[in-house]
Amino acid sequence: MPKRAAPSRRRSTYHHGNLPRALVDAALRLVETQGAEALTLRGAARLAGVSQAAPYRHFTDKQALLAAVAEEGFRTMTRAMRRASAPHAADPLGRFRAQGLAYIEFATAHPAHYRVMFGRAMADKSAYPSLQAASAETFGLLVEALRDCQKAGLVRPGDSEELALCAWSAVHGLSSLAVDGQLVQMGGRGMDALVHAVTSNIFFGLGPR
Amino acid sequence: MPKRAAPSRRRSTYHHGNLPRALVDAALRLVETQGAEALTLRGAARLAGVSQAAPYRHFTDKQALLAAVAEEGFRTMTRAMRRASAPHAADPLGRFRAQGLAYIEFATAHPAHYRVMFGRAMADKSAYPSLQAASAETFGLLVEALRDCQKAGLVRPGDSEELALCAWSAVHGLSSLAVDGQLVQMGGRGMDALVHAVTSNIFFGLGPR
DNA sequence: CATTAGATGTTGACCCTGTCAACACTAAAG
DNA sequence: CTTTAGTGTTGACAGGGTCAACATCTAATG
Repeated sequence: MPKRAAPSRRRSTYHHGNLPRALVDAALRLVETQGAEALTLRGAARLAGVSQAAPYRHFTDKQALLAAVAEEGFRTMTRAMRRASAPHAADPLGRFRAQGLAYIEFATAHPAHYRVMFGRAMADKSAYPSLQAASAETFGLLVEALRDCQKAGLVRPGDSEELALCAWSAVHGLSSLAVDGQLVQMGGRGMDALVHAVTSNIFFGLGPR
Repeated sequence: MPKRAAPSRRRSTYHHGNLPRALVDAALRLVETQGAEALTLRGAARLAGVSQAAPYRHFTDKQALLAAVAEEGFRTMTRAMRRASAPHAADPLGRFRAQGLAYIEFATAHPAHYRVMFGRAMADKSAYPSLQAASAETFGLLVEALRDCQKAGLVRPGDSEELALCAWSAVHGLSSLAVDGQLVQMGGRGMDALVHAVTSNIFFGLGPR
């Protein structure tokens, strides 16, 4: 008989076994399937098969659970960006671009999760150091890749972080617009075309020639 | 004695006079002073001096009130962009840039309002045609200015809307990052420097030369 | 001008949510 | 085996969105 095993359906033991994990999973499931607003502490508890107040033993409040979900998002995203850029080991520009594409792809594939990560609720990450670290790592990837581009003479010299921010803004802006449904005004144009336009423009700019 | 005058402090008449207007004003005040999450239908009603259920005579639900607030935001923003670009009548590039700056300035000056305008809640504008129109007008300004730049040979030829989107993404991305507090990782750099970097990059790109 | 239908505001209620205090059960340390 | 800290439960409170039933007013109709 399993004493403290995986978070199964109905708990036979009084203790859950791994409630924090189960709550984050449940929260993520709710976010992904019904949107970030649908995430409710009670709902997550329900999904995890515990009472409404149980989450408070592991998360000081709803925001703390949100932060855990956001952190997981950053880690997943970072992993995806790493995976996408791996094939371009010898090509800094290719790597940089692949990371940007992976970023946008994550956003459009997991819009609700993306919103949790970048939304207002997570504005002040100071209370969640590991979340802060995870988000910093994601941005760090971009900065690193951009620095390599500069070394190879593929990107103009200058403050790497500032230049990375320029790219990040464009990529994040497009992702946000897409995720928040602001691109209807772009008519029939497919997302792929828009992604291509924006990412290309990061390098070439709007100017002539 | 005033029968149906301006929305004054305490209503002496049974009818309010102009409750929809008063509710939008109240809602906007709540959003600006305490953030979008603090906007409550009951709170707005309280501020307007009516009962909790009164708003339902004018707005089908909370989202409809939000939509009105968002619409007002788009109109204000459009006005600001127009005002900012007016001095550059003869200089398309200056006009385009001034609009972008006004956009960012609105966002940073009214973060909560900005979030209402572009947040998830307003993703589906199809139910609010006038909101859709207001937001389309804002984007239209950018497209128009960019088209003028193209005519003057200041921006490379191509699909104007697509190119405008490139600029919009960058500007919106920076605004969103700022508004959602994601720029702490940019260290001490002042917002002005970041704005300059991003808007310049829209034209020149990251590439060398 | 009196009547009356429709618009507008109010009350009271329902259910849901975040959160807490008081209590119960369990596992591990002594 | 007992103690104790950790973990889960129950019950409650305040606040929010929303609705139905009711009250009041305005304006158009006759």
